[in-house]
Amino acid sequence: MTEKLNKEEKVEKLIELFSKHYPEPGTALNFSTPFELLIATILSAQTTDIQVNKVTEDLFEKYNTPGSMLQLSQKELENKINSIGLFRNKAKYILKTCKILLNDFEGEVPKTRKELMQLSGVGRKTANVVLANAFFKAAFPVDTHVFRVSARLGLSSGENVKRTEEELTDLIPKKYWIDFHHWLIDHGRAVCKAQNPDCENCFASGICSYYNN
DNA sequence: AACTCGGGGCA
DNA sequence: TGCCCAGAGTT
Repeated sequence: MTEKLNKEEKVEKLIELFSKHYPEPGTALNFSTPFELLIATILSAQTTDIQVNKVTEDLFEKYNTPGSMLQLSQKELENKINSIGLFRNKAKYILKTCKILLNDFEGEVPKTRKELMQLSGVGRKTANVVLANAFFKAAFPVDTHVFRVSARLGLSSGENVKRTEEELTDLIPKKYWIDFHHWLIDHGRAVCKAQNPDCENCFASGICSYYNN
């Protein structure tokens, strides 16, 4: 039975299955510099990359550095991003982060998780997105869907976020990180839901630890 | 550990 | 129309 696949074989099989069923993995954040990715990722909490891209396309035209972003008052920034949720908090986080970048990091986005997490609105998941996608470091971003779905599939232990992050960082070929992240999210929302997962209609049930236990 | 922010997605 | 949330900060 396919259930006896080891984790590496499971990942291979999943990439095959995901590619087939989700041929277009969720839209990724648009960015052209580490700073833009940092801001876009802060904005992406509790919303979709598509919504973020709608906002940043215009925003980054003029405001793509900490210094230029700080030309905006909090109210002005709020008005530019108010089509996405939590916009007041996010405007506050972004302006505070820009000040910290100028004061403590010479206006550059830091390249370590510890430093990134000193910024406002930047937790472990956001820090990892920046580390992985702007600086090509080994740090798989783990959000709630990734945590739950990868644990159910048997790719991670499900102990905690930090452990899951280490497990997926080692397990998933880096080439597939962005796609795999979106696949797990898409699958987590559509099928492998937190409550009442739709296992009967899941194409991965044959190799899923949760389903086979 | 629980509460808060919020427009979008989805039933 | 109502419920839940593609996190992080605060209390």
